[in-house]
Amino acid sequence: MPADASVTRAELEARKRVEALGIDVDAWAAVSNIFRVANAVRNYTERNLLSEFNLSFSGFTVLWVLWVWGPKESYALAEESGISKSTLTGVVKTLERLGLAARKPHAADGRRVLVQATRKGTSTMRRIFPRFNEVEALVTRDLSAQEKESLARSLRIMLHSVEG
Amino acid sequence: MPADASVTRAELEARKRVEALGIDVDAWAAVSNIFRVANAVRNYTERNLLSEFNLSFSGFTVLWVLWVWGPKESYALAEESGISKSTLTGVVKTLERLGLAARKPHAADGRRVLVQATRKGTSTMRRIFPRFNEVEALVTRDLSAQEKESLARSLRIMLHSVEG
DNA sequence: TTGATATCGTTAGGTTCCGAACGATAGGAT
DNA sequence: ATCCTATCGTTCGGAACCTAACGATATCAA
Repeated sequence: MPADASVTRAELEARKRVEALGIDVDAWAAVSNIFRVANAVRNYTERNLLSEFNLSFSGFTVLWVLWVWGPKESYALAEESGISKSTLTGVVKTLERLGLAARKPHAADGRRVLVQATRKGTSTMRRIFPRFNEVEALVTRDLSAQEKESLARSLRIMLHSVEG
Repeated sequence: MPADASVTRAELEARKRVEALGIDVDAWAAVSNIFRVANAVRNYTERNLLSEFNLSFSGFTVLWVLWVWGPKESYALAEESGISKSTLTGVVKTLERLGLAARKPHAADGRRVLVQATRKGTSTMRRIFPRFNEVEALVTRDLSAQEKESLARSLRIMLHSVEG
Protein backbone atom coordinates (compact mmCIF):
# COMPACT_ATOMS: atom_id res chain seq x y z
CA MET A 1 0.00 0.00 0.00
CA PRO A 2 1.73 3.17 -1.18
CA ALA A 3 1.49 6.24 1.02
CA ASP A 4 -0.65 9.07 -0.28
CA ALA A 5 1.32 12.26 -0.65
CA SER A 6 -1.04 13.92 -3.09
CA VAL A 7 -2.12 17.46 -2.47
CA THR A 8 -5.45 17.50 -0.67
CA ARG A 9 -8.61 19.03 -2.04
CA ALA A 10 -8.44 21.69 0.64
CA GLU A 11 -4.97 22.62 -0.44
CA LEU A 12 -5.97 22.86 -4.09
CA GLU A 13 -8.91 25.08 -3.20
CA ALA A 14 -6.63 27.29 -1.16
CA ARG A 15 -4.15 27.66 -4.00
CA LYS A 16 -6.78 29.26 -6.17
CA ARG A 17 -7.22 32.02 -3.60
CA VAL A 18 -3.57 32.34 -2.97
CA GLU A 19 -1.90 32.28 -6.32
CA ALA A 20 -3.31 35.60 -7.38
CA LEU A 21 -1.58 37.38 -4.54
CA GLY A 22 2.04 36.78 -5.44
CA ILE A 23 2.50 34.28 -2.65
CA ASP A 24 5.42 31.99 -1.94
CA VAL A 25 3.46 28.80 -2.43
CA ASP A 26 6.24 26.45 -1.38
CA ALA A 27 6.72 28.23 1.92
CA TRP A 28 2.98 28.30 2.48
CA ALA A 29 2.55 24.60 1.74
CA ALA A 30 5.40 23.65 4.04
CA VAL A 31 4.27 25.76 6.99
CA SER A 32 0.55 25.09 6.74
CA ASN A 33 1.16 21.36 6.67
CA ILE A 34 3.34 21.63 9.75
CA PHE A 35 0.37 23.13 11.57
CA ARG A 36 -1.98 20.47 10.31
CA VAL A 37 0.25 17.61 11.40
CA ALA A 38 1.08 19.15 14.78
CA ASN A 39 -2.59 19.72 15.45
CA ALA A 40 -3.61 16.24 14.41
CA VAL A 41 -0.92 14.50 16.47
CA ARG A 42 -1.60 16.67 19.49
CA ASN A 43 -5.33 15.97 19.42
CA TYR A 44 -4.74 12.29 18.84
CA THR A 45 -2.36 11.83 21.76
CA GLU A 46 -4.46 13.94 24.11
CA ARG A 47 -7.51 11.82 23.41
CA ASN A 48 -5.97 8.36 23.18
CA LEU A 49 -3.08 8.48 25.59
CA LEU A 50 -2.65 11.51 27.81
CA SER A 51 -6.27 11.58 28.99
CA GLU A 52 -5.57 8.25 30.67
CA PHE A 53 -3.13 10.06 32.97
CA ASN A 54 -5.19 13.27 33.31
CA LEU A 55 -2.42 15.10 31.50
CA SER A 56 -2.79 17.91 29.01
CA PHE A 57 -0.30 18.13 26.20
CA SER A 58 1.43 20.98 28.01
CA GLY A 59 1.47 19.05 31.24
CA PHE A 60 3.12 16.20 29.41
CA THR A 61 5.64 18.52 27.77
CA VAL A 62 6.61 20.19 31.04
CA LEU A 63 7.01 16.85 32.77
CA TRP A 64 9.06 15.64 29.84
CA VAL A 65 11.42 18.61 30.17
CA LEU A 66 11.82 17.98 33.89
CA TRP A 67 12.51 14.34 33.19
CA VAL A 68 15.17 15.15 30.65
CA TRP A 69 16.83 18.09 32.38
CA GLY A 70 16.20 17.52 36.04
CA PRO A 71 15.20 20.40 38.38
CA LYS A 72 14.77 23.63 36.50
CA GLU A 73 13.86 27.22 37.25
CA SER A 74 10.43 28.44 36.21
CA TYR A 75 11.51 30.84 33.55
CA ALA A 76 13.79 28.34 31.82
CA LEU A 77 11.17 25.62 32.18
CA ALA A 78 8.53 27.76 30.50
CA GLU A 79 10.93 28.68 27.73
CA GLU A 80 11.94 25.11 27.05
CA SER A 81 8.30 23.96 27.15
CA GLY A 82 7.17 26.62 24.71
CA ILE A 83 4.65 28.28 27.01
CA SER A 84 4.53 31.58 28.88
CA LYS A 85 5.58 31.78 32.49
CA SER A 86 2.06 32.60 33.63
CA THR A 87 0.77 29.49 31.91
CA LEU A 88 3.53 27.49 33.52
CA THR A 89 2.32 28.53 36.97
CA GLY A 90 -1.03 26.89 36.25
CA VAL A 91 0.43 23.80 34.63
CA VAL A 92 2.84 23.19 37.50
CA LYS A 93 -0.06 23.63 39.91
CA THR A 94 -1.87 20.85 38.10
CA LEU A 95 1.21 18.64 38.09
CA GLU A 96 1.57 19.23 41.83
CA ARG A 97 -2.05 18.26 42.39
CA LEU A 98 -1.39 15.04 40.50
CA GLY A 99 1.72 14.43 42.58
CA LEU A 100 3.97 14.45 39.51
CA ALA A 101 6.05 17.55 40.21
CA ALA A 102 7.09 19.65 43.17
CA ARG A 103 8.30 23.18 43.81
CA LYS A 104 11.24 24.01 46.01
CA PRO A 105 12.67 27.40 46.87
CA HIS A 106 16.01 28.48 45.51
CA ALA A 107 18.75 28.27 48.11
CA ALA A 108 20.30 31.67 47.50
CA ASP A 109 17.62 33.72 45.73
CA GLY A 110 14.25 34.24 47.37
CA ARG A 111 12.58 35.13 44.11
CA ARG A 112 13.38 31.96 42.27
CA VAL A 113 11.63 28.62 42.43
CA LEU A 114 12.93 25.27 41.28
CA VAL A 115 10.52 22.76 39.83
CA GLN A 116 11.35 19.08 39.71
CA ALA A 117 9.64 15.83 38.86
CA THR A 118 8.70 13.67 41.82
CA ARG A 119 9.52 9.99 41.94
CA LYS A 120 5.96 9.36 40.75
CA GLY A 121 6.47 11.88 37.99
CA THR A 122 9.57 10.14 36.78
CA SER A 123 8.03 6.70 36.82
CA THR A 124 4.94 8.02 35.06
CA MET A 125 7.13 9.47 32.35
CA ARG A 126 8.88 6.16 31.88
CA ARG A 127 5.49 4.59 31.31
CA ILE A 128 4.07 7.27 29.03
CA PHE A 129 6.99 8.06 26.81
CA PRO A 130 7.34 4.68 25.09
CA ARG A 131 3.64 4.79 24.28
CA PHE A 132 3.96 8.34 23.03
CA ASN A 133 6.79 7.17 20.83
CA GLU A 134 4.55 4.43 19.46
CA VAL A 135 2.28 7.17 18.19
CA GLU A 136 5.26 8.97 16.70
CA ALA A 137 6.27 5.77 14.97
CA LEU A 138 2.71 5.28 13.78
CA VAL A 139 2.40 8.69 12.18
CA THR A 140 5.78 8.36 10.46
CA ARG A 141 5.34 4.74 9.42
CA ASP A 142 5.13 5.58 5.71
CA LEU A 143 8.35 7.59 5.73
CA SER A 144 11.71 5.98 5.12
CA ALA A 145 14.49 6.45 7.66
CA GLN A 146 16.14 8.82 5.26
CA GLU A 147 12.93 10.84 4.84
CA LYS A 148 12.52 11.10 8.60
CA GLU A 149 16.07 12.37 9.01
CA SER A 150 15.65 14.82 6.18
CA LEU A 151 12.39 16.02 7.71
CA ALA A 152 13.97 16.58 11.11
CA ARG A 153 16.89 18.33 9.47
CA SER A 154 14.69 20.77 7.59
CA LEU A 155 12.73 21.48 10.74
CA ARG A 156 15.87 22.24 12.71
CA ILE A 157 16.89 24.71 10.05
CA MET A 158 13.49 26.38 10.29
CA LEU A 159 13.72 26.49 14.05
CA HIS A 160 17.02 28.26 13.73
CA SER A 161 15.47 30.85 11.40
CA VAL A 162 12.45 31.60 13.53
CA GLU A 163 14.25 31.69 16.85
CA GLY A 164 17.28 33.58 15.70
CA MET B 1 26.12 31.80 5.63
CA PRO B 2 25.24 28.14 5.86
CA ALA B 3 22.09 27.20 7.73
CA ASP B 4 22.54 25.45 11.04
CA ALA B 5 20.88 22.06 11.05
CA SER B 6 22.87 20.65 13.93
CA VAL B 7 21.08 18.83 16.69
CA THR B 8 20.38 21.20 19.56
CA ARG B 9 21.74 20.78 23.06
CA ALA B 10 18.23 20.08 24.29
CA GLU B 11 17.86 17.31 21.77
CA LEU B 12 21.17 15.75 22.75
CA GLU B 13 20.22 15.84 26.40
CA ALA B 14 16.92 14.22 25.60
CA ARG B 15 18.56 11.41 23.63
CA LYS B 16 20.44 10.31 26.69
CA ARG B 17 17.16 9.72 28.48
CA VAL B 18 15.49 8.20 25.52
CA GLU B 19 17.98 5.83 24.02
CA ALA B 20 17.86 3.45 26.94
CA LEU B 21 14.18 2.77 26.38
CA GLY B 22 14.26 1.16 22.96
CA ILE B 23 12.80 4.21 21.29
CA ASP B 24 12.37 4.99 17.60
CA VAL B 25 14.70 7.98 17.65
CA ASP B 26 14.07 9.03 14.06
CA ALA B 27 10.32 9.18 14.60
CA TRP B 28 10.80 11.04 17.85
CA ALA B 29 13.17 13.60 16.32
CA ALA B 30 10.83 14.23 13.41
CA VAL B 31 7.66 14.65 15.48
CA SER B 32 9.15 16.65 18.33
CA ASN B 33 10.68 19.11 15.91
CA ILE B 34 7.32 19.53 14.20
CA PHE B 35 5.88 20.62 17.54
CA ARG B 36 8.76 22.97 18.18
CA VAL B 37 8.46 24.69 14.83
CA ALA B 38 4.66 24.89 14.93
CA ASN B 39 4.79 26.40 18.38
CA ALA B 40 7.48 28.90 17.50
CA VAL B 41 5.75 30.09 14.33
CA ARG B 42 2.38 30.28 16.04
CA ASN B 43 3.73 32.38 18.90
CA TYR B 44 5.70 34.58 16.53
CA THR B 45 2.74 35.39 14.27
CA GLU B 46 0.35 35.91 17.17
CA ARG B 47 2.69 38.43 18.73
CA ASN B 48 3.99 40.23 15.68
CA LEU B 49 1.09 40.13 13.24
CA LEU B 50 -2.25 38.82 14.41
CA SER B 51 -2.35 40.91 17.59
CA GLU B 52 -2.52 43.95 15.33
CA PHE B 53 -5.93 42.72 14.16
CA ASN B 54 -7.08 41.37 17.55
CA LEU B 55 -7.05 37.91 16.06
CA SER B 56 -6.03 34.71 17.77
CA PHE B 57 -4.37 32.05 15.71
CA SER B 58 -7.62 30.10 15.67
CA GLY B 59 -9.58 33.16 14.67
CA PHE B 60 -7.17 33.65 11.81
CA THR B 61 -7.44 30.00 10.79
CA VAL B 62 -11.24 30.02 10.79
CA LEU B 63 -11.35 33.22 8.78
CA TRP B 64 -8.85 31.76 6.38
CA VAL B 65 -11.03 28.69 5.82
CA LEU B 66 -14.06 30.89 5.18
CA TRP B 67 -12.05 32.97 2.76
CA VAL B 68 -10.90 29.94 0.82
CA TRP B 69 -14.09 27.90 0.86
CA GLY B 70 -16.83 30.47 1.15
CA PRO B 71 -19.84 29.92 3.45
CA LYS B 72 -19.51 26.73 5.42
CA GLU B 73 -21.53 24.81 7.97
CA SER B 74 -20.29 24.83 11.55
CA TYR B 75 -19.33 21.21 11.78
CA ALA B 76 -17.30 21.25 8.57
CA LEU B 77 -15.76 24.59 9.51
CA ALA B 78 -14.60 23.25 12.86
CA GLU B 79 -13.23 20.12 11.23
CA GLU B 80 -11.31 22.04 8.61
CA SER B 81 -9.98 24.47 11.21
CA GLY B 82 -8.78 21.71 13.50
CA ILE B 83 -10.88 22.70 16.53
CA SER B 84 -13.95 21.24 18.22
CA LYS B 85 -17.40 22.51 17.34
CA SER B 86 -17.90 23.98 20.79
CA THR B 87 -14.69 25.94 20.47
CA LEU B 88 -15.83 27.10 17.07
CA THR B 89 -18.96 28.59 18.62
CA GLY B 90 -16.79 30.84 20.74
CA VAL B 91 -14.35 31.73 17.99
CA VAL B 92 -17.15 32.65 15.58
CA LYS B 93 -18.70 34.75 18.32
CA THR B 94 -15.43 36.68 18.54
CA LEU B 95 -15.22 37.04 14.76
CA GLU B 96 -18.79 38.36 14.74
CA ARG B 97 -17.93 40.88 17.43
CA LEU B 98 -15.05 42.06 15.23
CA GLY B 99 -17.38 42.26 12.24
CA LEU B 100 -15.33 39.74 10.28
CA ALA B 101 -17.82 36.88 10.01
CA ALA B 102 -21.57 36.37 10.15
CA ARG B 103 -23.98 33.55 10.83
CA LYS B 104 -26.99 32.81 8.69
CA PRO B 105 -29.59 30.09 9.07
CA HIS B 106 -29.71 27.18 6.66
CA ALA B 107 -32.54 27.50 4.15
CA ALA B 108 -33.88 23.98 4.45
CA ASP B 109 -32.62 22.68 7.80
CA GLY B 110 -33.43 24.52 11.01
CA ARG B 111 -30.61 22.85 12.89
CA ARG B 112 -27.81 24.00 10.67
CA VAL B 113 -26.04 27.33 10.59
CA LEU B 114 -23.89 28.73 7.82
CA VAL B 115 -20.92 30.88 8.69
CA GLN B 116 -19.42 33.23 6.17
CA ALA B 117 -16.80 35.95 6.02
CA THR B 118 -18.17 39.46 5.80
CA ARG B 119 -16.88 41.93 3.25
CA LYS B 120 -14.68 43.31 5.99
CA GLY B 121 -13.52 39.80 6.80
CA THR B 122 -12.54 39.18 3.22
CA SER B 123 -10.66 42.43 2.84
CA THR B 124 -8.92 41.86 6.16
CA MET B 125 -7.79 38.46 4.98
CA ARG B 126 -6.41 39.94 1.80
CA ARG B 127 -4.35 42.27 3.93
CA ILE B 128 -3.18 39.72 6.49
CA PHE B 129 -2.39 36.74 4.33
CA PRO B 130 0.47 38.23 2.32
CA ARG B 131 2.09 39.32 5.56
CA PHE B 132 1.53 35.90 7.07
CA ASN B 133 3.19 34.44 4.02
CA GLU B 134 6.16 36.73 4.54
CA VAL B 135 6.65 35.02 7.88
CA GLU B 136 6.34 31.64 6.19
CA ALA B 137 8.97 32.70 3.69
CA LEU B 138 11.15 33.99 6.50
CA VAL B 139 11.13 30.77 8.49
CA THR B 140 11.84 28.70 5.37
CA ARG B 141 14.42 31.05 3.92
CA ASP B 142 17.29 28.63 4.47
CA LEU B 143 15.56 25.74 2.71
CA SER B 144 15.90 25.18 -1.00
CA ALA B 145 12.77 24.92 -3.14
CA GLN B 146 13.36 21.22 -3.37
CA GLU B 147 13.71 20.91 0.40
CA LYS B 148 10.46 22.80 0.93
CA GLU B 149 8.62 20.54 -1.46
CA SER B 150 10.09 17.45 0.11
CA LEU B 151 9.12 18.74 3.54
CA ALA B 152 5.53 19.37 2.49
CA ARG B 153 5.40 15.96 0.85
CA SER B 154 6.54 14.16 3.98
CA LEU B 155 4.04 16.08 6.07
CA ARG B 156 1.19 15.15 3.75
CA ILE B 157 2.14 11.52 4.11
CA MET B 158 2.10 11.85 7.89
CA LEU B 159 -1.26 13.60 7.77
CA HIS B 160 -2.61 10.68 5.85
CA SER B 161 -1.31 8.25 8.48
CA VAL B 162 -2.67 10.07 11.48
CA GLU B 163 -6.04 10.92 10.01
CA GLY B 164 -6.67 7.59 8.34
C1' DT C 1 -49.79 10.93 13.46
C1' DT C 2 -46.92 9.43 16.78
C1' DG C 3 -42.70 7.74 18.66
C1' DA C 4 -37.87 6.37 18.52
C1' DT C 5 -33.49 7.71 16.87
C1' DA C 6 -30.03 10.65 14.79
C1' DT C 7 -27.93 15.02 13.96
C1' DC C 8 -26.97 19.87 14.51
C1' DG C 9 -25.23 23.96 17.23
C1' DT C 10 -25.09 25.77 21.85
C1' DT C 11 -24.39 25.70 26.71
C1' DA C 12 -22.07 24.20 31.08
C1' DG C 13 -18.02 23.38 33.64
C1' DG C 14 -13.35 23.22 34.00
C1' DT C 15 -8.40 23.61 32.25
C1' DT C 16 -5.08 25.95 29.44
C1' DC C 17 -3.31 29.93 27.52
C1' DC C 18 -1.72 34.76 26.98
C1' DG C 19 -0.24 39.73 28.14
C1' DA C 20 -0.18 43.03 31.62
C1' DA C 21 0.11 44.37 36.12
C1' DC C 22 1.63 43.24 40.67
C1' DG C 23 4.29 42.14 44.92
C1' DA C 24 8.61 40.49 46.55
C1' DT C 25 13.42 40.01 46.33
C1' DA C 26 18.04 41.25 44.58
C1' DG C 27 21.79 44.13 43.41
C1' DG C 28 23.84 48.06 42.27
C1' DA C 29 24.82 53.18 43.09
C1' DT C 30 25.38 56.96 45.80
C1' DA D 1 21.54 52.94 54.75
C1' DT D 2 18.54 54.06 51.16
C1' DC D 3 17.09 54.66 46.64
C1' DC D 4 16.61 52.95 41.81
C1' DT D 5 16.17 49.52 38.75
C1' DA D 6 15.98 44.83 37.24
C1' DT D 7 14.22 40.30 37.73
C1' DC D 8 11.44 36.52 39.40
C1' DG D 9 6.96 34.05 40.00
C1' DT D 10 2.11 34.91 40.77
C1' DT D 11 -2.30 36.93 40.01
C1' DC D 12 -5.90 38.87 37.10
C1' DG D 13 -9.07 39.26 33.24
C1' DG D 14 -10.41 37.44 29.15
C1' DA D 15 -10.08 34.26 25.17
C1' DA D 16 -9.50 29.60 23.58
C1' DC D 17 -10.17 24.84 24.23
C1' DC D 18 -12.04 20.33 25.46
C1' DT D 19 -15.84 16.73 26.71
C1' DA D 20 -20.37 15.90 28.06
C1' DA D 21 -24.93 17.14 28.28
C1' DC D 22 -28.67 19.64 26.34
C1' DG D 23 -32.46 21.47 23.47
C1' DA D 24 -34.15 21.85 18.84
C1' DT D 25 -34.92 19.95 14.49
C1' DA D 26 -35.03 16.23 11.18
C1' DT D 27 -35.90 11.49 9.67
C1' DC D 28 -37.86 7.26 9.36
C1' DA D 29 -40.78 3.45 10.95
C1' DA D 30 -44.94 1.70 12.60
